Amino acid sequence: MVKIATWNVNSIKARLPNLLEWLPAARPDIVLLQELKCQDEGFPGLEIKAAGYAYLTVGQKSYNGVAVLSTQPIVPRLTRLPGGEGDDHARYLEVETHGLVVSSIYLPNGNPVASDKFPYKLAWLDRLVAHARGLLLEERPLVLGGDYNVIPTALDCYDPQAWVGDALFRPESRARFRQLQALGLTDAFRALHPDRRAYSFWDYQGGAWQHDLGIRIDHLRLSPQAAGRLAASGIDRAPRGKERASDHTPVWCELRD
DNA sequence: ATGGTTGCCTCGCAA
Repeated sequence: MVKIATWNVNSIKARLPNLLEWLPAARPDIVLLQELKCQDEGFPGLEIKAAGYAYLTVGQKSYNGVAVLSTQPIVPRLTRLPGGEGDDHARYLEVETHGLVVSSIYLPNGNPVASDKFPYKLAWLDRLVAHARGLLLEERPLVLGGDYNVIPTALDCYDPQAWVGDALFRPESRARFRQLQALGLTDAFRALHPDRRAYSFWDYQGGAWQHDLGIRIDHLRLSPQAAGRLAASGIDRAPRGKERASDHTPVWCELRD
């Protein structure tokens, strides 16, 4: 069995104690991290290695930044999502490890909708759909995981009315997200829990965590070759309740050997 | 109710 988790840590430096506490408790084989908020040289590699993980990072000063941790060696494939001329954001890392093709994705937030950030998000989603189409042709077990910054349906949101008009819930964002499903990429959480209301993000503001006012925006999408091996999936709420927590919590799945 | 909170490493921006 191989356990894969994705976690937007909202600064790897601020979250290192939480991460080092969570790794031996959750025992994931592969971890996809987002929002490192540091350059590669600032990544706490010694501590991660001491915890038993190889790692690859795509860092950026102050913003964005993604990484893959693995208990087995990691072979890099891509450090940028193809198709974005001049897009220098650190939002995509594609590797091979544990016999899987795995990507750590930090999709643009897209707010405010009236700014150029929203078309950037939609273009990024279009690029992801196009790239996924090519990846699926490899007919290999594949996991596209990360912070998609998309609320797929009303079930994934404490109050859909509160999110109408937001870039995370706009029809344009959700339509593009659904194209991944249509291509044959399975949502690892929703596939096994079709009716469950569960969230992966709670805003720092307004006591959102205390009132469970969350949204599900962190997703693991599986190719047919990976989905056929899906044994379990879930969302680990415990890290969100810790001191100095990220506003996101880990989402995970297990694939049979 | 344009508030509220967190992180970065500049005195605002992104989320």
